[in-house]
Amino acid sequence: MTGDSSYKDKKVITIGTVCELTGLSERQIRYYEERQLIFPERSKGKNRKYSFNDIETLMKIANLIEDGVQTYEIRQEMKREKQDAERAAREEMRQGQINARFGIQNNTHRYKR
Amino acid sequence: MTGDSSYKDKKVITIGTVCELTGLSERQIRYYEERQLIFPERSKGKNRKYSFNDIETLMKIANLIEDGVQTYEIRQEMKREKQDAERAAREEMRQGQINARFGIQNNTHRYKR
DNA sequence: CGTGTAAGGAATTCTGACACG
DNA sequence: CGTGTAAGGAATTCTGACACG
Repeated sequence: MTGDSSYKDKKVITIGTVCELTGLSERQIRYYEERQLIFPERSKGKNRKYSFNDIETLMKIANLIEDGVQTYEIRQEMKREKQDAERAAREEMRQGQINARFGIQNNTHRYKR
Repeated sequence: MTGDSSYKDKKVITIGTVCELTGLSERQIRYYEERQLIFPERSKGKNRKYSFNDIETLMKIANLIEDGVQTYEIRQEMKREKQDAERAAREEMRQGQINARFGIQNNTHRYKR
């Protein structure tokens, strides 16, 4: 529930395919990387690899740019979102530990008195 | 429920990446295509594009080949599986139509008498 | 600031074929 | 039958830079 781990995050798509999927030019995609909005991986041959998640991010970026939002602002916004997500993750984790102790007790550690 | 439509079936991965993901050689992957075991799409430049689903199929194929199963037999088996799936889909569809008529009735079409 | 483009090189992929077994 | 390989070409991708605005 907290981490797809599935296909969505696997960096396997080359830039040409990303162009087709997003309608953006290579130049644009590379520029958004330069501005720290996306973070493709690199294969041996130095080729960029993107995930489906990256593609979704790119579509959002494209919309914002069209609306006149600057890359710097987009970056700030994304940073904020990431922090919120982390906060939520930490909170969930904390709840999980509380449940482990009180909620879903396991009977194996009872003192025999 | 009957058709992911999601990332798993999108043909976006180039053969080099498929090699990395499956551990197979380009030669092997192309040969399995020649034997009609997988069906990549082609991009403008004639480059093959595979889906995550194709990759899973390739892993299964690799195992079977290792076990000495011939491509022809694998093909027969896959054909059979596909037909089973289609049969199941038809059956589900039929049930859906029955439900539409009797199960989940909508009240909008009552005669006023 | 965001994007287009020409430039030259490097890595990727393609096809058809010969080889072994 | 399944796979490796050398061959030559075509398409892809990369980087750094100049340009416009």
